[in-house]
Formats: sequence, structure tokens, C-alpha cells
Amino acid sequence: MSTAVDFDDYLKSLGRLTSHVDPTAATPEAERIVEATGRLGGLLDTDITGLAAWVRDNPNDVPVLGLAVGLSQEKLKNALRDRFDTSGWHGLARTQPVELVTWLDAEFDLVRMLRTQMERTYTFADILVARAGTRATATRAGASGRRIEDEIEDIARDLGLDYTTRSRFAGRNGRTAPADLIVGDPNSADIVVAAKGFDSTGSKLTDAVREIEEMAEVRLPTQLVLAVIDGIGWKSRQSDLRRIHQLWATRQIDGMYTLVTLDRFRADVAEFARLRRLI
DNA sequence: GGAGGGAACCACGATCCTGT
DNA sequence: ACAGGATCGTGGTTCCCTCC
Repeated sequence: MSTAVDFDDYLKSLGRLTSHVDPTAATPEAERIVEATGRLGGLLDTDITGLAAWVRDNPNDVPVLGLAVGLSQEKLKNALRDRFDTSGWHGLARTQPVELVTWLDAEFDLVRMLRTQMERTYTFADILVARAGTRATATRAGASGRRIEDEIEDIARDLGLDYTTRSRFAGRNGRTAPADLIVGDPNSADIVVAAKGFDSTGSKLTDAVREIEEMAEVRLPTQLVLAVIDGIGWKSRQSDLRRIHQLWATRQIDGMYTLVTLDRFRADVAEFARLRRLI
């Protein structure tokens, strides 16, 4: 066993793990996009029929159509699962090419997007804007995260409740757990709510479940624990969603809602608050 | 090939810390 | 006491890998 190195020395010895990538370098992925786009340009007419034949013949290149309408590969997968119950575009392109293209057109204006973009002349600035895209998506992610939180906060405010957002509440044995909305004093909370909306998938959904399980574990029997869960991302993480639903089914949490059932959320919160003489 | 899961990414608000 | 930079914690999204 070697002796511990001084922390500052250790800090100084940390190095970069990844190398810088030349953005103009050719990659296999770039090649594929170039070729697929070329084949798109060879279409006699950019319409549903022509595109359906194109995806049938080029099932691997469906993501290029996604890119054309502003869908990243992951966004495309999640949208496909929402509509077709599978994220596998390859199979869809071969077995239901017309349905696939028709849906892309109805939902994302595929035909018009292709026609206008393929004839447009792009500038250097356009390239840089596209490269900066990840920042824009991160900003949107933050906004959509607050969407559900804002909705439930509006309800709490509207009901005239005293509440705290994005904090921790105390339950049994002085233990605490995080919550997105806490009604009452966080040290003796009456109602705690988790708000988890995801349109994409990832281990964050598992984190969200862990958080709700923690709430259920810490809660006092007298505390009302509710979860507002929405977003198509859960369709690709059903085992996680099931765990939350199971908590509800076994009464470890008291309610589970989507945005369209928020009226019930409101009614349930109002009823509990009246019973507790909070309003 | 497709499903599922884990880690990395960028942004933002709240809070901490520091120099004035 | 206070302004403002640094840091922390949390948000959803994207990428990548493994397993069937």
C-alpha cells in the first residue's frame, strides 16, 4: 500500500483524457450523411411517395431525414417509440415506409423542410450556429424541466398554500429527502411532491425513481406524498416508470399524475389541505 | 437489430466565498 | 456590509456500451 499523495499534488497531476477533434476531419458518420444526402438530392420529386421509396431502399439512413427536420438520433428514437411503439427505424422503414414518412411529414413538416433546405445556400455562420447546437438543447432541457415544476407551483399558489420549491423535507427519525414542491414548513412538511418530466431517456430517469423511493422511505404516515410524472422518455424506460407506479399501487406514495390529470392533482391537494386546515 | 442502462454533457439558479 | 465571481446541486439530453 503506497502512502497518500498530497491532495494539491494529485490535483496538479490530473490530465486531459480526450483529444481535441478537428471539426473538419472526415469521419465515417460524416461520410454516411454526405452519401445519404446525395441520394436524397437524386430524388425525382421530394414528396411522400418518393420519400417512402427512398426510406424503403435506404433504411439505414432514416436518421438523415430526422436531422433534416431537426431531430437528433435520440429524439428520433423517442418520437418513434411514442408513435410506433419501437425505436427501430430500420424495421419500420422496410415494413411501413409510407406510414413512417407520412408521420414525419404530418408531425415535423418533412417535405417542406427538405424542399426549402435543400435548395438553400449555406454560409460559414450557418455551420458555426449548427455546431453551437448543444448549448441550445441544454437550455431547452432546463426549460422543459421547469415546466412541470411551474405547473404544480401555480396550483399551490392558486390554492393559497404556503410552499417551498426544490428543497428537502424532514420525515421520520430526522431523515430528509429531496422534493420539488413542499407544502408547509420543510421541517414538518404536510405535502411533498416530486415533478419528473423527461422527453428523452437516460440514467437520470433511474435517479428520479431513486429520489421518489427515498421520499417514500423518509415520509411520515401523516405526510402526503405525490408524484407528477410525464414525458415520452418514460416509454423507453418502462421498468423505471413501473417502479414508481408500484410505489403508488402499494400506497407508499399517495398519488401519481400526468399533466393531463393535473385537475385531479389539484383536487387531491385541496382536499388534503382542507382536512389539515391548511386553507 | 433492438432494448435497456450508465456516464458524460451543457445550462441555470441558489448559495458560498472572497476581496474591498 | 456588499458586489460579484466560484462552486454546488439539479435539470433534461446525448452518446455509447452491453445483452438478448
